[in-house]
Amino acid sequence: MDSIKGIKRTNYCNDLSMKDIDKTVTVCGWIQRRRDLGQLMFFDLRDRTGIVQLAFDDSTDREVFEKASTMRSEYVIAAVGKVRERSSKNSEIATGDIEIEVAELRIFSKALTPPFEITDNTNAREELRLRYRYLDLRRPVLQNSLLMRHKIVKAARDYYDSQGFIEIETPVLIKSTPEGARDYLVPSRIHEGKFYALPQSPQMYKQLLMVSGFDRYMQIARCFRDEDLRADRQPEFTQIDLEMSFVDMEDILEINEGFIKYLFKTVLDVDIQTPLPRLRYTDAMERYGSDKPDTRFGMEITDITDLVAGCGFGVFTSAIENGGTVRGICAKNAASVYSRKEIDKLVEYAKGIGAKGLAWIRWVDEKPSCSFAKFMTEEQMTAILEKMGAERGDVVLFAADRKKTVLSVMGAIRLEVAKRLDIIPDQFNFLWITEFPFFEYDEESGQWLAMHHPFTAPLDECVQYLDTDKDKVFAKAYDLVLNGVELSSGSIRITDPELQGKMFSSLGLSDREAHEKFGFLTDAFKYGAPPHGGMGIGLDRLTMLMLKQESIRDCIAFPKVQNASELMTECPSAVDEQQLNDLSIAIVRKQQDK
RNA sequence: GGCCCGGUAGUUCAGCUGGUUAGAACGCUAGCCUGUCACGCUAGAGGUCGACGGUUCGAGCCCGUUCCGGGUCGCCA
Repeated sequence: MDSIKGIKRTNYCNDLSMKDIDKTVTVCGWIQRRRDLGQLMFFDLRDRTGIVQLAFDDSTDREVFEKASTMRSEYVIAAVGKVRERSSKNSEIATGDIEIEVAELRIFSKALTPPFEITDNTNAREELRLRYRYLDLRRPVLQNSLLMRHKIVKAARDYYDSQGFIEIETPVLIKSTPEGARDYLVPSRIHEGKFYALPQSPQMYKQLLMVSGFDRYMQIARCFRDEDLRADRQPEFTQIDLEMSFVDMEDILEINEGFIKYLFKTVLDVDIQTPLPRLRYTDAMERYGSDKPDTRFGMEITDITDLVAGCGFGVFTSAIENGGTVRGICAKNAASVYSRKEIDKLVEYAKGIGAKGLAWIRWVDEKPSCSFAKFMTEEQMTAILEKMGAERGDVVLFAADRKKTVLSVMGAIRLEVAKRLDIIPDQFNFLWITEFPFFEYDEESGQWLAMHHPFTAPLDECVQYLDTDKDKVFAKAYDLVLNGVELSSGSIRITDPELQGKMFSSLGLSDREAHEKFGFLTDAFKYGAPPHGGMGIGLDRLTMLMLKQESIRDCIAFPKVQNASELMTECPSAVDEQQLNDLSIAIVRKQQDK
């Protein structure tokens, strides 16, 4: 293999153009493709910027020509030669007007035939691509994803710096406070039987930084949650994490709207109108059946409980008698897509997400066909259609159950139908969700549980209800939603030790337990804590949405798959006996091997 | 943990009602080719049909178990 001695790259491939004609240049990269015409050979050379054509013909030194003829896909080379105009140009690529007449060739590395073709339109399945992620990452689309991610991170640092934020690193080995998501645990060698946890977020540390007076903090923070994966959920993920002192909710929303505006302008040259729209949690649930509604389309949920209260349809009336509700959505012009058979599929889908079923009206002929028609008078049917805003050609879908179930089912059906009908426009719809409930009633345990972490402050006017009417307490918490994806979550924090104590006890934590778990934080607040709050923006999801990708795996260099393993390195993996001994750890199998 | 989808050549897939020697395209190898750019033409190599077990005269196809990957529900304060 050749040495790099005496070779210095003068240009990236994509830099070259007609202005470089007759210049002698040196380019380095990977062989994308060879086109061998016998006494005339062309090679596409690829680097991270793009492709340039190398040409070898009868003017080429014989030795160089012979060497070139050995080159195959993905060989790593350097070529020195003169830029010349192509006799037949290729408008498909940026450098299609020129080529390099190669005078000197270095082959740094041969390459096995890759298991899949390194191109954007490769159809290799993801499993294979992840196993050879280093090859997958050679593809321009992924190179671009990571470049974009870099630009987003840079924009974040630039923007928040311009607003007086200081980037401060917080520890990755921290105390486990098992609230919310499962912690990743790291055994301590020095302290036998004790464990660190990996942070689910830098929450407590950034609050402590406020106590320390840093006033405005930000960090590109790696976070860890030991929960099951989804297309938009990885066990380790990155947040643009920030916290501010001497602010209330409005200040935080405003400064982050500024970031969104700056970010989209800088990176995508897209203008985002601010202030961003807002919706209270309760309204989001009522209208969209979701706390992260996709507002790029309508199809909002309509309540028809009062219209069907006295009807003869048992599904509706029994739900209503049990304190439930009947709500529906109207899918405009959906009848052609949603045949009876397709509606049946939708009903099955609804059952899979907790509904007992769906009632429906499909209006094709003059008279709509309806799954519960025989229980309805003509007047009732007319009233329902009118309330739903239904017209001929539409499909109307209803669920009847407890309110919580109905809303979540209709919310999911709304999304499913919109995707199927392909009515979601390609745009960026931001939305703040505010006034989250402070508590959530858990039917199983019969207890009120905190909907947020216990440092989230209640709205000032709700404090009076903390002990008496838990359902009347709302939080100074806010989520930023983009196109139906939760991008960010934040809150104003509690700084009053008395209120904090109340919070812990209202969550069923004794003073002693609270002190054991969070004493370092509550102690800190006793030494003078500024009012503060903050949020964390999911960088992976943000990148995914800005790139219009389907999965965050496409904008993470080395992602994990659904079972939380990494296919390339095959981690997690067993460790040897000595390592376990050092940590005083024994593996106890949950199930005996058969 | 539940449910749904997938696994056949290096890759992406086809493979009928269970029936002869499992096919195609791309890729790969070799030969020919001086303007290609998804070069072309010719020839060739390449298979544990994810694995194990069962049904059957006979299994890529049917049944069971299991492994791997994806989606989703639970979960994710």
